[in-house]
Amino acid sequence: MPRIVDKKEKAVRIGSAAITVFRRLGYHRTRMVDIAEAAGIGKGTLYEYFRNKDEILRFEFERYFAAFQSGAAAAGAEADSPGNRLLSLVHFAVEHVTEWEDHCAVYVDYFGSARSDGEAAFSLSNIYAQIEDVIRLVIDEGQASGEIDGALDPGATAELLVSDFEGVVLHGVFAKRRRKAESLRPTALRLITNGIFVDPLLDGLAAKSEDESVKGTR
Amino acid sequence: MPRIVDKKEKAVRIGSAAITVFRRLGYHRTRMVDIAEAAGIGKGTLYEYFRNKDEILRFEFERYFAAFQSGAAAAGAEADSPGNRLLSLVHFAVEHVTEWEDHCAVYVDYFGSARSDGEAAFSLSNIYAQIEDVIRLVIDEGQASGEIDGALDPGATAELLVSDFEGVVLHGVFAKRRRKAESLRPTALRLITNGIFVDPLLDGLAAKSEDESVKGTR
Amino acid sequence: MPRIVDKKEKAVRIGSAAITVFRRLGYHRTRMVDIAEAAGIGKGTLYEYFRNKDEILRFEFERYFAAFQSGAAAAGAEADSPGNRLLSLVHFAVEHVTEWEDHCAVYVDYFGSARSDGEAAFSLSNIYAQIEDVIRLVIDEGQASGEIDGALDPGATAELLVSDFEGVVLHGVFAKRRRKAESLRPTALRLITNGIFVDPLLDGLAAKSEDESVKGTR
Amino acid sequence: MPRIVDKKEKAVRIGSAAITVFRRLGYHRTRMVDIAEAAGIGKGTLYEYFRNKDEILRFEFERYFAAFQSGAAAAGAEADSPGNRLLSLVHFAVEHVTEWEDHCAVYVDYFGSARSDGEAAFSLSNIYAQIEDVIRLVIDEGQASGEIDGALDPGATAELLVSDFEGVVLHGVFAKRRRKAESLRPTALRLITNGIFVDPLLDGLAAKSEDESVKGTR
DNA sequence: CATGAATGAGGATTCATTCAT
DNA sequence: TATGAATGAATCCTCATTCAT
Repeated sequence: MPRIVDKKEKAVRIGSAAITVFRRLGYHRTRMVDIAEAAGIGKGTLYEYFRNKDEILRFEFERYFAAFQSGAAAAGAEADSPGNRLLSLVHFAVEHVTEWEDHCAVYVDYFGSARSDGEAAFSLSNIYAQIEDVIRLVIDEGQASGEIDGALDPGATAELLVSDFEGVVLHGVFAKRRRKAESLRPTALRLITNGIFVDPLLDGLAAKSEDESVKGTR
Repeated sequence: MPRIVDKKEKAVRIGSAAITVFRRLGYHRTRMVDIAEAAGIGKGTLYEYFRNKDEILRFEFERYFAAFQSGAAAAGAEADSPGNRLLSLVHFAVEHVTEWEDHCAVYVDYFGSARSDGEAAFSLSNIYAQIEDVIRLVIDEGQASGEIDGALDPGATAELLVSDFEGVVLHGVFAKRRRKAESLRPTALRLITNGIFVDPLLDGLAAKSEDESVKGTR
Repeated sequence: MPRIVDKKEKAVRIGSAAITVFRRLGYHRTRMVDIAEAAGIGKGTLYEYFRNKDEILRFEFERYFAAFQSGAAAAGAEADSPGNRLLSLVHFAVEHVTEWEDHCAVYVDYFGSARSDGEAAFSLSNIYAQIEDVIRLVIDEGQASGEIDGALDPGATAELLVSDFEGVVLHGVFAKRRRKAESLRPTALRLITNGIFVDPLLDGLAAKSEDESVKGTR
Repeated sequence: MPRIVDKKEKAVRIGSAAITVFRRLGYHRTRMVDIAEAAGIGKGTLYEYFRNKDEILRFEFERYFAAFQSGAAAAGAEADSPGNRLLSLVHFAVEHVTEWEDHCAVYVDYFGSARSDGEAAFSLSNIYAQIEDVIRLVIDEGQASGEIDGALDPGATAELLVSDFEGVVLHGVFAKRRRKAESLRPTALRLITNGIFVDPLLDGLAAKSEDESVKGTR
């Protein structure tokens, strides 16, 4: 009888190694040998566990996504008010992204360009859409309970929050961030809760922006 | 003499065509033939105008960056107060990104993975660092003039604003955006200026978050 | 303007070279480099003319088949009686096979094992079926005119004639033939026309064979 | 001692399974795993019984050949006259081929392309040469006894008979035969014994054919 | 003995780049 | 200057064979 191997466990080990290399070299520039070497196995062995390069990424994406889903559910469940739920979700997101940082960077690389096979379940679109839907519900509730500014459009706000979050994540990928992510947190929270300006000069500003945009659109 | 002009003009034509294809297929999946076809020229002719594939992108990036710089300068100049300068810059950024949408998407793809040749001038890091510096100065001025919340860390706020902006841009790349970018603007402004919550419950929340994060860090 | 090349003509040159190599090494053992070298071109150039190895063989098979069809049509047309038409076709077949000897050998190799993609037009089955149909018609006519033994089953006879012919061809592939193909011709004709035995002891023999076969089937 | 018997018996079981797969997929397209699966054993176990893929085929070929030789000897022995011996051999050949059909098909595939290692004992050439020699002797005797047309060249006739036989066999491989092999037998015998034409118009036809061939050779 | 996990040699194919015309 | 024919380096993937258990 040959050596017994936990196939799933080894696939995870290979997948993790692959993500590390993807992060360093970029998905396209990574050769199968690079992955094999990083995983400490032979080139051919890779194919015992994955059909091809894409399959490796897909496998890891599923692990990442599953972890996100269960984590988000837990985060949502433990809060006692809509406002706190929102903050709790933001917290979880930050932690998740910190823990899976290499993954996030790799997905930017991978999903950055249009995929030919628009497989719905396998894309960042999908994950972001889900998050947005959750956030939007929380905002709805927060507005009903009076915690959240009723003047905000819930859908747009949800999209913006997710986008913002995404931006913070990606910023770490593109721009070598100068500050620790943690050190951004207080400022982030104050921005989200209070806004940037001391006085709500909003109406005037908004009006100005409308004029501009009219001009801008030609 | 007129030859030179022609050369430059044709290079731009080829470069634009290339960006379009990059956007559609992704940088790595795009073949030189694809670019040649899109530009309506022969494969060999490409090499009369560019040394190689990378060079094409580099050329376009420079055009993109130059447009950004001059535009940002103009936007900054026309405002009368720090607060308005900030909003004016945000406005310009949104318009620029709208106009150069394909470019932005392509750069996500291209710079998404670490470049081996860390050529400083040729990266999103660079452009973002510059923007951050400008924003930071404006915030400093705004806090001095009392328009902007003095409790905010200027550096962190600048980084967050740029990140947020980046997020909105990229969100359009990854997640098929469900809303028009324009329709997001009023909400975005209100969020930036007022924050999400009705009452500044900040301190309690921030405290909570600190506790959490302590727990979270283990 | 680059060198102008007659694509079709060069494809034929490459195809011919390929057939030569296939004959020598066998289809499966032949590497693309072998073909390229035989054709005096670079490995990559092959792919300017053919999508893959299979495509090369397919291309040559079509040339071979087309030549066969037009030749057979001409051979059939020039004869004045069914009997002569039969002999004329046999003649043509022998000549064709002599001229395209390498091709024949290669097709035995290639079609010898079941093809997964049962593409009708691309198989020896197809060509043999066509020949059989032609032969069968000639035999029908020959029996009607009294030239050919009316006791023979036309379909079976056609199949046997084609099989026999095929056998002679293949014999040259498997068994290094000891005799020149030409030297076989008189004997072949005498066999076809007269049979092997002096007296038509047929009935007795046939009877015996029936008994045997009954025994044989158990 | 009993071990040895087991070994041989299991090798036969594996070999048979291999032939079945070879027939279905072709020798080259068949992977060792395919054989192992078909034999219901592990991949590694194959190598306990055979050194490599080639060895499996070689082993089966030897079984096939041995069966042919002993069968042919028996068939030749039981006949009472040269003519009957000839027919008896033909009978045996047909039965043998029917029984070993998969083998025959596989050998066409395998020997179809020239083998690099011209190992004499391991080729269809060899087996066919032996058969031809036997047939030739029988024809010699048949001509001496007056049963067989003395005008036929014994060597050429033997080669043609073997070729014909081969053709009938192979026809079943290449062209999906439309008729049962059994149903061909009466026609085959009549053709061999009587020829195709009613009248022995041989001389005229042969003459014509000579002319043609002269023309044909240029 | 039996097995299947591991492996790397080998081969098909792609594509950026060169260069003759 | 413009072109596309030619090319081989580079890479993915397959599969016969080995070998630890």
